[in-house]
Amino acid sequence: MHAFDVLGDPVRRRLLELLADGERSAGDLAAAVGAEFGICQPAVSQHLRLLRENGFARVRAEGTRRLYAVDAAPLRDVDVWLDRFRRYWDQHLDALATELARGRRARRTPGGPAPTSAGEGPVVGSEEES
Amino acid sequence: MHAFDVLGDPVRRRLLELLADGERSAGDLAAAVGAEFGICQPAVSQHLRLLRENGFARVRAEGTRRLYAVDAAPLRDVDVWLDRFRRYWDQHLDALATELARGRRARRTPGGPAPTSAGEGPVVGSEEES
DNA sequence: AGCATCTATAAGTCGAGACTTATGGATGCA
DNA sequence: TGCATCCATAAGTCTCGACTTATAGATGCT
Repeated sequence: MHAFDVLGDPVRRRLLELLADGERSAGDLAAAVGAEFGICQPAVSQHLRLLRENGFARVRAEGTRRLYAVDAAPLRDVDVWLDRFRRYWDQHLDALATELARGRRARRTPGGPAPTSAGEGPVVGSEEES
Repeated sequence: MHAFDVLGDPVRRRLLELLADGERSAGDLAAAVGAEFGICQPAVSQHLRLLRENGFARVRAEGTRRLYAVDAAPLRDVDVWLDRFRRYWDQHLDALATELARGRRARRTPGGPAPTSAGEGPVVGSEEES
């Protein structure tokens, strides 16, 4: 399964967001995400499995609990894939910190500074729509 | 439709990769991607529509051709979503090491233990498997 | 040992979306 | 004006994956 397919599901994105703050037990995640999305424990467990099998999460057994932690390797791959598009927004930014945090790629302003028109497309960060 | 759902399809990712290099006509894209994935023109056209409707691409009519161009706004949103995970690979790397890691596309850092349990997980960048 | 809790898997249903063929609207050109 | 080309949309089929209920394996507690 491709990294973007894994990230295509809102439940899995939410799980990763929760894991971004640190380790968390499967039951904890199932309770939180299950309540939030109205799905049952096995459903969450299946999502966790997908995250595991695709390298997005690591598990550690502690007694009867399974503690999940984020494994960022595939996310870094996504980040790498995005590299080829960064020039489309990096050229507008003075964010020095951002450039330092990642490889600098900005150069060459073709004269057409990408109006960023489309006010249509939904966006990352909130889950809504039909 | 969520940005990650749009990116979940390999055809759409390929279209964006092609558009990353600059404007391209719908027919040109349909020929290239259609051949590559073995799908027909309407299929590609539908993918282009999705890219349009979700803000990933802009169209410009030139005669009877439609010239598509990438619109990076949603991709930047994806980049922002990734921010919360950056510390998982930025933290043990200084700026120089980041550039090196980025260029090398290495999945494991030499010094870091990070067993990356599941040795299976496919990665961004190539389209294969079933 | 017996029971409760935590988590994963199995089997089956159902809806979303990716594809197909068919077709229509625009533009270019003779 | 008539035809060819470029591209989009419509309608219908079919596969895939997300969910459900049911259940099994492991560990902890008494």
